[in-house]
Amino acid sequence: MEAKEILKSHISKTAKLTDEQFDHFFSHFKKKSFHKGQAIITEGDLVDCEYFVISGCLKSFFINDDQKMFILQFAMSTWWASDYNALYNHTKATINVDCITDAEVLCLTNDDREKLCAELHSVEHFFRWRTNRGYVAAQKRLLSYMNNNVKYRYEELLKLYPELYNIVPKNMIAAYLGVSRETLSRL
Amino acid sequence: MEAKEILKSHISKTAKLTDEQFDHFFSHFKKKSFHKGQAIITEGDLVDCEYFVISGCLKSFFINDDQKMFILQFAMSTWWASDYNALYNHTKATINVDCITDAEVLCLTNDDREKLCAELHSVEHFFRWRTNRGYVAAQKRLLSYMNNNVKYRYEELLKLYPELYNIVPKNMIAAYLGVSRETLSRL
DNA sequence: CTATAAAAGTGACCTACATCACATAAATCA
DNA sequence: TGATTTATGTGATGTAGGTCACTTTTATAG
Repeated sequence: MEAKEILKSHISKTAKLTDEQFDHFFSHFKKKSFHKGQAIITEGDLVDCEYFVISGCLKSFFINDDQKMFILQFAMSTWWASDYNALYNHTKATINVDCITDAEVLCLTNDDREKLCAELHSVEHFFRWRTNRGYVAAQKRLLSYMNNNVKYRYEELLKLYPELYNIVPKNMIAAYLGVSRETLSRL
Repeated sequence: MEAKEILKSHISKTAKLTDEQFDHFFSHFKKKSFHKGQAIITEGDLVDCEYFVISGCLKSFFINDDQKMFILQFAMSTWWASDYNALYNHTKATINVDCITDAEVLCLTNDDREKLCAELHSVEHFFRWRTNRGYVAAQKRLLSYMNNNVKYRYEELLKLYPELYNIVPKNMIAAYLGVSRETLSRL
């Protein structure tokens, strides 16, 4: 399936768009390909796009003063990623996004998203729904972090996204769980 | 300022509504008053409303198997609260909402919100924007939780919401920070 | 196919925070 | 206003997970 089909199938689950409307919507996305390890957003950048993943796997992450990495999100096919704080508030990136594997993405600028949301009520509906899901997921993750130990959270993650086990190195899983790689290695 | 004014001022920061549109919007809200300690949503309930706080302070929280409380959110004037997972997915509440002080709220049902979003593009825009902000805040909180120790998070919280210090007992602040009240007491 | 780097495992020791137990102070209620 | 919760403080002790140091295994590049 190619990029256009993947996006169409993704959005049609939430918003009803005619073919013409979808074509208009799609025309604002720009396809880009990246290699494993390549940076998409680097701390300090001005962020003007969000990224819809077609293939491969991205991560969004924060690096603290001690150079320790914390992963906010893995993004596989049909997931969206960006530094949303920077994107929404037109500030410089504090979050990085890069490629865990070779990846293809569709880029959408903030301005184009806002333009499309204003033009098409269905598009606004789609983006509201998308963030609603993200918000609920973020709250669940926070609760799980406060309530459960590392072992439980690790098992929960692999149950939810078994594909990560093969694709993502353990030090990154550890950085997602907020634990040292040594502790994760000891299960 | 009364309820209608507070809501109007709140929404007008994000969405342009004519007076007629706002009146229509407002007509779907139902005002309710609660006393300190009173429950608004209890685990197991079917959740059909979200709550816009006019006055007072609510908390949304989770109780784990060991009866330990974790606070997801405090909600003061112009904040919204509910069990959004249950509300959006029509499932039973796993999150509780109750009153830290006497409180006045405006209730909006999920069905009415969806109806209003479909009727008025500006309303859909408002709710998209609201969740965007919530999502970014939730990610920041998760990052802070993973990256910073209790003392730092406590100071950060009080810097952001100094009013909580007087209104909210320390055991609840501790439950928000995900730390024992004893540890918080020792600063 | 070898050289280099990145990922992963493991022991020894450290520390932030938890838990339990009890004391004190401040609300709330009857 | 006195009685009973509810909130807060503090000591003693336990533990999950962190850090550092080193080894082994698996990728990647030249």
